[in-house]
Amino acid sequence: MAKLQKSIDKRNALISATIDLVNNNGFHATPMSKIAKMANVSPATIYLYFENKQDLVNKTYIEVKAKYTDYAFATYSQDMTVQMGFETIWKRIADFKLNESENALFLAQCDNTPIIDEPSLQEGIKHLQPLLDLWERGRQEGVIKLVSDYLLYAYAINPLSFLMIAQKRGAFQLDASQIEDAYHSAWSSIKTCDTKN
Amino acid sequence: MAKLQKSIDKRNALISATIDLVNNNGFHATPMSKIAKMANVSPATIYLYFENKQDLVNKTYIEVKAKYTDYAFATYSQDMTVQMGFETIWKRIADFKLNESENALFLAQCDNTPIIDEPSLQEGIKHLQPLLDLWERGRQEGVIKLVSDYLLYAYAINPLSFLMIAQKRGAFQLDASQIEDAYHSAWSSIKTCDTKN
DNA sequence: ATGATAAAAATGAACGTTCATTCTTTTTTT
DNA sequence: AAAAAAAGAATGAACGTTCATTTTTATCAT
Repeated sequence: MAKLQKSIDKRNALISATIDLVNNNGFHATPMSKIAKMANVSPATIYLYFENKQDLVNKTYIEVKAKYTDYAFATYSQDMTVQMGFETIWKRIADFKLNESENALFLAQCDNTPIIDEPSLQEGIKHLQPLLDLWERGRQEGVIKLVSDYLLYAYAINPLSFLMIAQKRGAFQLDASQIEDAYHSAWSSIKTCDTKN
Repeated sequence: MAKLQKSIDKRNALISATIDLVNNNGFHATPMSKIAKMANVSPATIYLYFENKQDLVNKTYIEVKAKYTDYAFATYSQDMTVQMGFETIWKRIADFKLNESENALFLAQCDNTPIIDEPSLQEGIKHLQPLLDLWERGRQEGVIKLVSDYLLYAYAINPLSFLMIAQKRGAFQLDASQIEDAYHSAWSSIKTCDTKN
């Protein structure tokens, strides 16, 4: 147990050093030597935990993405109404993007650049399924617009990424009432027109 | 004239090679030697046009951003109503993101990573002013919600970036009626509740 | 329990490569 | 014939990765 515990600590240190450095310097200015230094480890040690740099960043992406979706669905259950389920998930996602901003920023960077390889991107998408299932149920109930998941995500969820980045850059600050307002915009943009609320 | 003309051609070739390579390989995998090769130029020649690699990518960003805003405002005039003005600008932006997708993709990558330095980012933002002015007018007329420019941009414009990237990845395809639908979502999310339409 | 020993984990230094940039020379333009 | 532009080869630094060695941990006969 002691051995395994120690290994996991090092692995975690490497992953969070990767997130930190890629967020602040970009992937192009994040050498293995700096990652090692920040994780208090020798460069050679990285290769005991990961195959190479690409593998390190792929695995980091997958872990952060899993953390994101776990967080998003933590308070959601399938027997909620569509509207209630959406509100539950949306607000958790907002929480994550605005409070766990280091993780969220890393994901934004990966999702907008070719630094993660295609298999790992696919792996990361899988965990979003509960939201897609909820939307499908909403469409069948006539509560959610009959448009593709991509459009729904673009309107309802993606604006939060932009706001997270703006906030991180110090451009402005989201308060609770703005978040409430943002939620209503999100819901309005995906519900059918004649739905109450 | 001939000399200047030739120079501008080379400069343009370098800038479009940069866009192409950064889009497809990422900044970290875009060496000067490849940029030179794609532009049919010696590596040393790049340094006659740009100070260094950072300068090349900064200048590329600023040029593409200017092209983006020029395109966005080309058919807009200040004497339009707020709603008409917004529709005009929004649809031009949608055109740009979906048709000029190489340029749009490059901007998305720059806006979500630390590859561009702060002064160049600021320079790029300036050209968006007409849209911000329109929104300010809309707020005063009671047509646009009393929320910050960041929120308006997040709801109304940013979703197009997500859709552009999804489309580029081949995940799905936007048709004309979906764009119309997206426009109505955008307008709904920023207009005041009691505005007609 | 203890100490010898084998296995695993970790390290710092070293390797070969690639990179951004510069230098010297050649070509093109004026 | 002078000046400007462009080129290819060269340079030194930095990078990802591996190697040879040391340190730590686990095993187990006594």
